[in-house]
Amino acid sequence: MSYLRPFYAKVYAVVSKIPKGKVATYQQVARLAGNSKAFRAVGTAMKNNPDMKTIPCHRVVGSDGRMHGYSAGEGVNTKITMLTDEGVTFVGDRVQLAISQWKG
DNA sequence: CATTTGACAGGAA
DNA sequence: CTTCCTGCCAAAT
Repeated sequence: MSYLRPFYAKVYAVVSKIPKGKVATYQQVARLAGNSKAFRAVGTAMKNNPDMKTIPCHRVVGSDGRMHGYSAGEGVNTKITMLTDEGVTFVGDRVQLAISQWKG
């Protein structure tokens, strides 16, 4: 583990705690990380993702259950596939947050 | 210290 | 429903 920035470290910690079959929004992760308004930095942290083995960034989606990008595989395509395989309820390109959102 | 960037969110047209 | 603009934050340069 390399040296992580204060906020990033918290973000990675939170994301790594997201259970399988559930998803969290960038806003929620930001809130659990200590700053509900830092969802921007959260996205940046995901892109930086130092250890995608321990950081399920695919379980982090947008506020409307939609996703914006993914640094691995075929991008969003892989992201949706992985979530679906984990049991997350999808409707089109959108995740049913009402059912699959993680409760911190 | 100033500027730029980005996997966002919310609102307006 | 789609598209554009604004506000916000942390990190990098």
